[in-house]
Amino acid sequence: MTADPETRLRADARRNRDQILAAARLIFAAQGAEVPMEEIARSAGVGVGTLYRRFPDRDALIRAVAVDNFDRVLRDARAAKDQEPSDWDALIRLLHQSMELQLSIQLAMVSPRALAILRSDPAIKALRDELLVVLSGFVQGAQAEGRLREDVGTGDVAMLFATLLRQMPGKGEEVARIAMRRCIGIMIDGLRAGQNESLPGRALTGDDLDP
Amino acid sequence: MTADPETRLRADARRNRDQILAAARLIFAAQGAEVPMEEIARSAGVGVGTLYRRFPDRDALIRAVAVDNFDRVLRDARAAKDQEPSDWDALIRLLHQSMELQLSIQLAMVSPRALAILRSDPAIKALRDELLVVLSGFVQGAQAEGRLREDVGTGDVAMLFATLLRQMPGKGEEVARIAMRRCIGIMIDGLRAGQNESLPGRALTGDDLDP
DNA sequence: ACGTATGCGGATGGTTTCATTCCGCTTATG
DNA sequence: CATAAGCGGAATGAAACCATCCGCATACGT
Repeated sequence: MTADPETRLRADARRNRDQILAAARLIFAAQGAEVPMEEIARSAGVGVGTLYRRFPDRDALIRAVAVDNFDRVLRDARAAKDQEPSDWDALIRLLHQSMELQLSIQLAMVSPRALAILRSDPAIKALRDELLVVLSGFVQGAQAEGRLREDVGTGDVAMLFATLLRQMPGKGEEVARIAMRRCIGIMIDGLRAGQNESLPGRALTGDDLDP
Repeated sequence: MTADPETRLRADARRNRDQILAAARLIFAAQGAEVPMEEIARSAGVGVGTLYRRFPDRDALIRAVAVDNFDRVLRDARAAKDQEPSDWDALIRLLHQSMELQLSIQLAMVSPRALAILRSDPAIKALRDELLVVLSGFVQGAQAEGRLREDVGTGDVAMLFATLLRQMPGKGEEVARIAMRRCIGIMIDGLRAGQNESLPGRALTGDDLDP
């Protein structure tokens, strides 16, 4: 173990570093990992110089964000497993952590650059795999409980959320087409009248689409 | 009415023009309207010169694609209305025309540039509004039939599909947050065990996510 | 309180990516 | 076969971005 090299920063430097990471998390989640460095710096309230001093290039920043994010999600997932009464509830709870999950998905499934980094970094890859195992546990558990429909797999759930967030690049063309159809099918089932939870907020009308 | 100015093109020119439009439809649907002009030209099998001769700039191309697409979708919607036995069925059928719908959504809700054009062009705006009316008819009709859950509106359905395709830019921040929550709720209901249609293809696993 | 190592901001240079134009060559058409 | 119409793609210029550098500011040990 390398003693973490960020401990010996001057107080203000540490603060800035944290702000940069927080800003990057927000921006990456919302817009993907290809955002101009200057925008991240501005949003963090620092100059680009500061950003580059702490993270030598974009890849380093992405790596840092990715580790942080996967770690959080994994922690959340385990907390859900412990605290919720069933796998179905744990899954639902996890799916509602939208912001973290959205960031994970951007990094792991949408941004080509981030994807390349994840692949090349064994530590991150390990985190990702670990997460996938936990997720699979939820899916199979919830199915065993009779609460999750039998005809979906872990990939469906992930794809559903990924597709919800963006059309994925590449992804074998064939799988993407199939995945798309399945997502639409699931969503249509979600639209059916019947035993549903009530939705938050009010029904959106056509006018809500305008501006 | 100006007699359509594209009729008097030389045969090969007309062919090229059609290829350009077809290529642009595909690319815009998949990647949004901000794709390099050269990529569109290449994909259409022509030089950039040819592209620019037929469409003076990107905006002109977007306009042409938009008119064509809205027109198709509107036609599809009316055909569905006529041929399907219920509003619910018509809605489902429409939602399954993914490619056309995806293009509509890219143009009308995702790409900022396309959006600006739609706004500024009364003819296109009219088409869009017309489409929204038909869609609203489906939604309300399907609810009257007791097949579509009561707590969603036309905006929900549109948002659902838009969100399925991409995270929307701008959109009032507040509406976007709410819309997101509602979409997730609907999708979770779509995941519930119970009375569902069977999905096409096989269940996707975690491994399908890899490549 | 002071000296200095550490950190800061943002102007700047160099590169890449695009949109659009232009022109010599090709081809459909009458 | 003459020629108007069309074609491709190199060339041009503008814009967006990454990454560096340096004069100034600030935290921290003594």
